[in-house]
Amino acid sequence: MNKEVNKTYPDTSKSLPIAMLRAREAMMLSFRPVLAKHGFTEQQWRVLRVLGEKGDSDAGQVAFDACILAPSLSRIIGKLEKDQYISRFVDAKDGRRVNLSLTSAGKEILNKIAPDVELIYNAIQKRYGEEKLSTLIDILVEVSEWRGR
Amino acid sequence: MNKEVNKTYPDTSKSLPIAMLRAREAMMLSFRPVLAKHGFTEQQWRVLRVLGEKGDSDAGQVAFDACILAPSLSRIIGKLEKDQYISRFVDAKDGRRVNLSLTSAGKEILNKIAPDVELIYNAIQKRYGEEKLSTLIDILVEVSEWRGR
DNA sequence: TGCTAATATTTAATATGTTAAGTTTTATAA
DNA sequence: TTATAAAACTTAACATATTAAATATTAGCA
Repeated sequence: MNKEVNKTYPDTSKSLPIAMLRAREAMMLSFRPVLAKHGFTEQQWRVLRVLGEKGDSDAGQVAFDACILAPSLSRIIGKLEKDQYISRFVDAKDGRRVNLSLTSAGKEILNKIAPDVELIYNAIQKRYGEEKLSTLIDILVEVSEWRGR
Repeated sequence: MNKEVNKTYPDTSKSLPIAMLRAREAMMLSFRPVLAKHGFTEQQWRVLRVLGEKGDSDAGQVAFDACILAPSLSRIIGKLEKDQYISRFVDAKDGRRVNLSLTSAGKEILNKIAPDVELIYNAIQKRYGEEKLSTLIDILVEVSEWRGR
């Protein structure tokens, strides 16, 4: 009952942002329960993973790597620090910077959860094929460089 | 100072969920200011667009189309209704369902903003090429069907 | 050196995401 | 028909997203 309008606006099924949201959501439906079982949110997990992968980093770097905005990261690391998974200390050479580091408890939980996460990755890869997924990631990385008109 | 750990966990740069997040974020950095200029958030805009595209729909359908969870949608339509961009009424045949409809003010604002959004889409398409982007969307749609493990 | 701009992070305020629980209405089966 | 389950929303509670403003520190330059 609005047929004229249908042609007037872009078809959301062709909207890149929505398509990425949908695809991401489909995957997270598998990942989230695994993380939740251990009491972590998706974002908290990203922070732990990034620190495990890159080692000690300042907050800005972690924010970039985990794709989390600074204000969100501030709260997240506040909680992770309270729960003793990471430690936070001001940089000696630059008092503005805050360095983050996994505690041994942080490394332990990372080791404990990572295999479960891997299982899901592997299932996805088996389902869609390594080639298709790496094509996907390649294009995504390219598009990530978009910096506006 | 954590080199051993570096090889132990998957490289986040190869993580599909993070790659999608990054790519999406790169685009939204262009889109958001346009929407903000008119006082809309990304999600509010998705609701308006979906209603413009599909015409009157019940809340569940809009939630699916706009990729927004029901509890979030409840709040969003509450605000859009208060601001008179949509109207909400209980379905006559099924008292559980809530039907949503764009008001004339909603249609107007949609017509006003859509061209600005289109400009950005076009710039992205020009930059990366239609073919690459449609490949991207195709794979994303495929992955969106993941319901697995 | 001293002033001002730029950085890195945090705080604040509002909006949305996520899960669980609550409400109302409809569908089903004994 | 009626008790019960299922469906569609809404509410609640806590976590994150987004933008703007505040803090603290460093960098640059007159």
